[in-house]
Amino acid sequence: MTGAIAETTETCSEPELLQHAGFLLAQLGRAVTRQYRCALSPIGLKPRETQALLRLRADGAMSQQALGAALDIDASNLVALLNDLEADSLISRRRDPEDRRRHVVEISKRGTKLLDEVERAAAEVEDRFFAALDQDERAALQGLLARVARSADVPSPAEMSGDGANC
Amino acid sequence: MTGAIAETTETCSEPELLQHAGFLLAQLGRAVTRQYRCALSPIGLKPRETQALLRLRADGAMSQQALGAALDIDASNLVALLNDLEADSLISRRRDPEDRRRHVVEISKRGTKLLDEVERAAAEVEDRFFAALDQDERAALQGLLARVARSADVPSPAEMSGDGANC
DNA sequence: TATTGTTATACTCTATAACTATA
DNA sequence: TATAGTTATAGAGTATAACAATA
Repeated sequence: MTGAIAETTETCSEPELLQHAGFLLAQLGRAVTRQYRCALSPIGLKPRETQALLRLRADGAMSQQALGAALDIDASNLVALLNDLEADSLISRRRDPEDRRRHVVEISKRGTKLLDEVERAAAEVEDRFFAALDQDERAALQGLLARVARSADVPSPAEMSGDGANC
Repeated sequence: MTGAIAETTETCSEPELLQHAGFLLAQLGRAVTRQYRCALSPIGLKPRETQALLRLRADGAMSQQALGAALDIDASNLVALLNDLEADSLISRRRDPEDRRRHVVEISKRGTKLLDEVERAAAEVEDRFFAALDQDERAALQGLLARVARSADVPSPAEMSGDGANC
């Protein structure tokens, strides 16, 4: 805390550090998604499709349920998304022999290859979007966000069942 | 490829620090927006409406154009949003006598009072959402995000006009 | 009966273009 | 002519419930 933040009231202090961190997060998330959509459209991918491919490459084959949980996308919405990716031969779906209800989703060679192109486009977007931060600061930001993500994607098993407040 | 994924690409290093910071940002932004929507619905506000009120309280009266730029929302979409807020007497619109094309938007007393309730609900959401971070880390995250926001909401005056790539 | 994937549907959010009134 | 606000519309994202196949 050098010269930045002096007074520390409940939430905000400076007029510049505008508002709630959550609203800031929401706003920037929308903004960067828009940038991604623009940069990825020549490749033929949407942001969510790209996220799905990246996840499948990173973590390997998994069920649709697991993929949906990882991407924080509802299982019903995942179906159409994977249909499109499968139609372009970027992923494959096959029945899990151990539990025939499950579809094992896997990224294809074509999908993996396409991700090289994606990496370049995404890196350009991010270099522009995070231009205000140096390399260390970006790493710090990513680390903080990753920790939030890891704690948040446990969507409280108690709250999901039906305790009191739903949503 | 046993279990841990040992290969290290350009950006990430740890297997845990999964992917691009931008995609992480996009995903968390969606997640926190969902939480806000749930927490604010009993109050009768949507996340974007809440953001508009918070901004108007923080920065005072301004034109719709200025508000739209601050919220990163298109002027055409702002109209219906403000119509709803005005119907509930949470904001007021009046012509700017100096330039009668402009509407000066201002938060009302009722709107300001409602924000007290909002603050409590939002604080609860954020305490839960950022539970993995301590107070200093939250401040650091907010500071980093605020800097990105300040640099990003200058949406490149050259790119907007019509250089080459639009979007 | 519970779970996985699927389908259908409605609702919100976003993006775009055309219109008006003012400048 | 250019700008501020408005309107209308199409598209993308999201949430919900109901269903079939399998456990």
